Amino acid sequence: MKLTTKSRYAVTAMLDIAYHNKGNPISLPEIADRQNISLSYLEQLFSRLKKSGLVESIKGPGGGYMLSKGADDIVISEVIQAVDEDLETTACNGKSNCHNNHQCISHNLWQDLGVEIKNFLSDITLQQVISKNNSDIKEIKLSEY
Amino acid sequence: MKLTTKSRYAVTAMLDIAYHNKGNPISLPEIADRQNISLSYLEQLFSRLKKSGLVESIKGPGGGYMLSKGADDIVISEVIQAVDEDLETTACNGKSNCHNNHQCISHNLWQDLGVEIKNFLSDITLQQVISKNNSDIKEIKLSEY
DNA sequence: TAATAGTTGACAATATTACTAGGTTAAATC
DNA sequence: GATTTAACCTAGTAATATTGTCAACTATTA
Repeated sequence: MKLTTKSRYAVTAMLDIAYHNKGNPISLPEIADRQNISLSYLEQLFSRLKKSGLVESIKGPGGGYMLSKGADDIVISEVIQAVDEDLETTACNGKSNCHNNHQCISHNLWQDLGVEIKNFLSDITLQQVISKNNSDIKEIKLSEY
Repeated sequence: MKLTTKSRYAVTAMLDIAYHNKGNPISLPEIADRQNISLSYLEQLFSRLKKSGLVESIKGPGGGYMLSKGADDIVISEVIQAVDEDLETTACNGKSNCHNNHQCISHNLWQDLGVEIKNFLSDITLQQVISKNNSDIKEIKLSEY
């Protein structure tokens, strides 16, 4: 799992929608303004988010984007995966003929690391992040670590 | 903590040295060949690794790079930090005036995530990765998760 | 001492990715 | 129906990542 500003923008935007959602769609210009992200960039990100089925769109005035599932049903990892293709986790590309090959000693580390990060991010829903002072996340952290 | 291919290259190269080290320095062309990383790029990465004090270099024939500490004394996170500057973890840049501001709801998530990843990577040494079939890492994983 | 194998550093060149700008289309309101 | 608002699409530019080249400089070896 690759972690860049792109991932963060996508998550931030999704959080913004979840946070401000009151049944009505949220427009990208709104998000762009609130979160200080370029509108064009947001459009590209949301193109992917839509393709991945995470959001639905309504055109025209009053339109915008809505989460296609509940905020407690969308985890951070799927948002990131929607906009950022996976990082090749190993030099060998994860090929199975790489077992115990000294040319690919980092295979396991990156594999494991990827799994760890993904696990961490798969345990956190948009709703949990939004919940005041993030007590939910703190709980996760304390119990898991 | 930003995670990109660059980070992986650096870690992979360090692991290669640790793995092949028998008291003698390891040359970059060797690593480039074994790990399929461009020599030029390796040179740039090792320039940083040296500046950070993680490796020492020996010039001339038979020269190359050596770890400046034991492989069990170098953790993955410091390798990554040496080559990759930190990712801004939040849109607000972590400024303290951002508390409970709805414009920066993702603040805590990214902060926490960064800490988690760093913790994970700070618990793993080069030596642990190299140890056959990574039993050490598995142990860490099981106990922590 | 000459030749060689290696590091080191400075650039330039290319490739890939991040980000921006502008136009087109769809729906709503006036 | 004209205007507005917003999604959508197609580029372009800017920034990084990656590779390539060349010229010192250093130690080894013959």
